[in-house]
Amino acid sequence: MKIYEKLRNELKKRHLRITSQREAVLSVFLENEGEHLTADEAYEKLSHKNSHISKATIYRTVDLLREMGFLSKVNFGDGMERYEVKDLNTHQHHHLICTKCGQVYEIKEDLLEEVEKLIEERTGFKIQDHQLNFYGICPKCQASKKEEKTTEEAAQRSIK
Amino acid sequence: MKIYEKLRNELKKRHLRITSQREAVLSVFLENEGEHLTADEAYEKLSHKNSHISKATIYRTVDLLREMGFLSKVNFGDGMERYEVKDLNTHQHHHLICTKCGQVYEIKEDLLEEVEKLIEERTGFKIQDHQLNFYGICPKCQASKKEEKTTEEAAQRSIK
DNA sequence: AAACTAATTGCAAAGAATAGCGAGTACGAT
DNA sequence: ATCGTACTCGCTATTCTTTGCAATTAGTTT
Repeated sequence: MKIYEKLRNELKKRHLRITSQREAVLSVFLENEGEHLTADEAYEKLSHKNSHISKATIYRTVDLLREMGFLSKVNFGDGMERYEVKDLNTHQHHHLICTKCGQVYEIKEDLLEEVEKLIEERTGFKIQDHQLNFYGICPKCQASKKEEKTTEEAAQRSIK
Repeated sequence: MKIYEKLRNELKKRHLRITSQREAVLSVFLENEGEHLTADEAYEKLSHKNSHISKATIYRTVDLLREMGFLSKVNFGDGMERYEVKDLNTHQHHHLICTKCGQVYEIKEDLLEEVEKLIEERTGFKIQDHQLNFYGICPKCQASKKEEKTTEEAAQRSIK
């Protein structure tokens, strides 16, 4: 089933409405898969294209899409909430974040299935999801240790 | 070595200054160990006690304390940055967050040492830290499934 | 202990993110 | 096709967090 069709079904199921704004917001994330956009970045991308959608609506919509399972919220510690398309077919994946340059790498394997089971047994929680971030220095920044990377991008994305 | 002494040493090492504000902010977190205060909550606690310290200073100071390793930043997906005392003696620990009532449980074991090693070998990253959150339904909320918990606290803390 | 230098603070302003509200609109019922 | 309900949008106001700047203060030097 196509994803927009899925969106419509999911909205109907919840007695919510199918609007152009909701489809447009989802489309931005689909067109930028692999990136981790903030609500604000999504707003910018939409402004450059077709529609003008207010920021308030973007914020509300990304949160709705998350609630419906189309997006996941990720937080890399840079002070902004980011969202990525949740690929329903693949395993959960994790992020590896360079604290020097801000670059984000993906780790495809889940690796936590056993840990999760263990915790469920021990605590009685019913686990629905997890988020795992690793922070460290990427190979590039290890190599250029001394030359103080301070490009604007690096400064912007540096991890607090 | 006592922790305030440690703070002073660390500040000296960095040619930063020992101020009453910095000690006061650290003290709030020490007095509320086990909780996960936001900068704003720390501000409130300080206001109720002795000193009036401006919010800007609190925000700057928690970030400095994090940078120096006294606090860790944790994010439970409720839209606020929280901080907790980093116990230098114990292992890394994780959080188990109920998406219904917002209650946060701690998981003491690290459980990720092997995973971390594996990733370092595979990617060349030098890993410094990680953060792992599990989201699920706590035993209490599983029991009271139908009765729609909507107390103010639950609403406030509910996870987006 | 007085003077000097640079870090730190608090204020106020700027920037994010969220919430409230009236106008507009989707969509089921007529 | 039209009507009516209540969901949704965009605007504005509010809240939370960060930044710029001038005044103050810690800590070193003389």
